[in-house]
Amino acid sequence: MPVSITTARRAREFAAREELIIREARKFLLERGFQGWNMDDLAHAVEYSKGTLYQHFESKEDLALAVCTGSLQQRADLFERASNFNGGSRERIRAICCACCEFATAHPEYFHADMMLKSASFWDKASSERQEDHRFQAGRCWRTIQQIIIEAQAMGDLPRDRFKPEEATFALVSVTVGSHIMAMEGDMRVMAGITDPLIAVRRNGDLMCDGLGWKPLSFEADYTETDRRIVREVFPGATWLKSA
Amino acid sequence: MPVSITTARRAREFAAREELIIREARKFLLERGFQGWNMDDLAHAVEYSKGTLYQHFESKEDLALAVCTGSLQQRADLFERASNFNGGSRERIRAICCACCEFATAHPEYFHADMMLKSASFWDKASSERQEDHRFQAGRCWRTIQQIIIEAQAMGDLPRDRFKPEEATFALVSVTVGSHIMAMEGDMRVMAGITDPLIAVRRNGDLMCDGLGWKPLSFEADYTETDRRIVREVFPGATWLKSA
DNA sequence: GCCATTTTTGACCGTTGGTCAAATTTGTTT
DNA sequence: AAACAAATTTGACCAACGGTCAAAAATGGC
Repeated sequence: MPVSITTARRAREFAAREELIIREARKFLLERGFQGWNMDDLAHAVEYSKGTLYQHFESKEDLALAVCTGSLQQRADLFERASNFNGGSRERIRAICCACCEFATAHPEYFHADMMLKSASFWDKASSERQEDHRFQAGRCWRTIQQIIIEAQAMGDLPRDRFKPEEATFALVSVTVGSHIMAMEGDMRVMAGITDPLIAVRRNGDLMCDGLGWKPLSFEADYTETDRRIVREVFPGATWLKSA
Repeated sequence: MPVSITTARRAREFAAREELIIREARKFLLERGFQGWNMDDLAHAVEYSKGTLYQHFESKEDLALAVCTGSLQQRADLFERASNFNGGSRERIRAICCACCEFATAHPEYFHADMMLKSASFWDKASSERQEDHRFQAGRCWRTIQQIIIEAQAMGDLPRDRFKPEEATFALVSVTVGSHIMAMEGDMRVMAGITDPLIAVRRNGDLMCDGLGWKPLSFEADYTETDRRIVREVFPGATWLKSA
């Protein structure tokens, strides 16, 4: 069969099926963890044969990476939306912290899976295309924060002489990721006496911003109203903003 | 054979062999990741049969958890040593950050493995005794930081009215863990333009302490000399303190 | 040297990630 | 509509590996 008008339709169907597989695999990964399901189960669930799965993904790890990258893309999307919040630089970075809450709600186990994939034996089994995709989405998250920081420094909300923008970005990324991981850990919540893990995530972001000297400092201002605005304008339907 | 004088010796030999297995498994885990080796390889490496391995560990995951808990115990040991550093509260918390550097040097891949183990399908395959061990060591790390914070608040180095001690502990734990993870990630280092990841780990700890309002603030003091003292008195032979 | 008990062993089993030749479907030509 | 060729799908099959357990070996008391 030579190139024909059906080619485009075929490509569309192929892409749709790939979506379906990823969607179903995400459910499995979430509910049962990487070891808790096998490719035969998944083939049955999506109603295709195992061989067909392997036309899309070169290994189980490759598929898991695709699932993770999908989540990471959503994270980047949330970050970019948050970044467009109409407010001061400190309010915009607060919106990023809210995006982290939104993400943690939708993908509580994301970092567990991500860390697993990045350990040597997993990462190497994924295709280089999907590795590249993952790097790209990680880059989007990074740049969104970096941009806000550069603008904050330009506006004078954030000191310029104490650190380079990359250092501040690195600090914020570290604390947001670390907080997500810690907040989702049952034992940690018990020790920390945390009732609402997502409040703690935003709190940690605040503290780091304070440490960077990002004006106005959190204990000099009240962000309750800002939070309500962020939810209303950027994340309507969010469930993580407790108390009216 | 009734209870005899050989019992104690047997127990000692058993424990020694368990150490050997864990030591060898740690090498494998570090070099090849969880999927990169099998129980037959390991049996060969320790010069015992596979059946003998399963007298010590009820599954491969159980063994991996034992390896991780061993690392975590070392982390707790480092924390406790750091906590005894002879200095002000802020210097002692700096010593904890140095302990994190020491730990990151000795166990660069620790959190990758730890996250993997905590995902459902892995954790459930480990014995409850080893799960308990892991929780215990995590608790030691937590309490060490918590204690310094309580003392800092008592001494007036750290505000009492802005947060509860657990909140501060949670913030510091989050940032140290997050920084370790981020600092060990190749792509992240490239984006952040980080030449020495461990300097960034300490820097992030500093920024969080500043955010908590922990006196004396990092940009009001120079901790270069403190670092040198910490290395000399607590971590002799440390390789992560660059520049004289 | 013999026996009872404990300990060690590795052949064996079931599961599962991954492959590929055969079967099926699709689309074009006559 | 029949025949044909290209593309796609399939699931039986294979090898690798985690885990088991009956048999073998080692131990220690008599």
